Amino acid sequence: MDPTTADLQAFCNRDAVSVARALIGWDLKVDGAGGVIVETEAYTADDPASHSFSGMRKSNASMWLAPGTSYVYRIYGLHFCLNVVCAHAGAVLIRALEPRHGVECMQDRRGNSRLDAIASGPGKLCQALGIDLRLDGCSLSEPPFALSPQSHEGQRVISEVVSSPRIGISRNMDAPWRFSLAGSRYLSRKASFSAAPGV
DNA sequence: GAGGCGATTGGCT
DNA sequence: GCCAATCGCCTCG
Repeated sequence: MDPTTADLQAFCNRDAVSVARALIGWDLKVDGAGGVIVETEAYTADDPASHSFSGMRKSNASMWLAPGTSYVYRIYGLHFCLNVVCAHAGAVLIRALEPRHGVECMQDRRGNSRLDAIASGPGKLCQALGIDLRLDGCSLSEPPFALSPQSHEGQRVISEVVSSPRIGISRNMDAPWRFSLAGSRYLSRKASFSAAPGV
């Protein structure tokens, strides 16, 4: 069962670090294509690496919308990244998915890339799911988005969520706010260490 | 108004 | 491992 908008808003209305850890194992779809979230990163408003750190701009205004809203931005002029808005202008970057739904469609968009490379990185993930700036500032609990905890499916052992430093940033580089599903083949990179404070 | 750079990716050495 | 692609926005003058 998919959470209502109110449910999702309540779930996301916490600090981004908690939400980033909790989203591992959730199912994300855009127009029916998607899969299980296996890698996230947290960005809080008092974090120098966060886009919200230096205040609201036209391009990051979605970070101040309701928790559970999408924040999509363009990076390096050519790729897009998808975030989930959390409390207090925090956000969770969705970095990698394990493909489950609409795999052929995602492969088409990605140029028939290998299964474990369809969405193994924030830019690849957006390309595979057809996400661009038109989907900035939308509710993640309403079409075309669908975001829900993976119900049953039997075996999804919440085996191990591990944390490590975030990737690609130049400020606050030590904060271990990248979360990933231990041992997944679908990550953008292997976790560099397995310590997961608070997990 | 010019210059620099980024929460990335893919191709080449 | 190194580097180009590509562009909106920030910083400085």
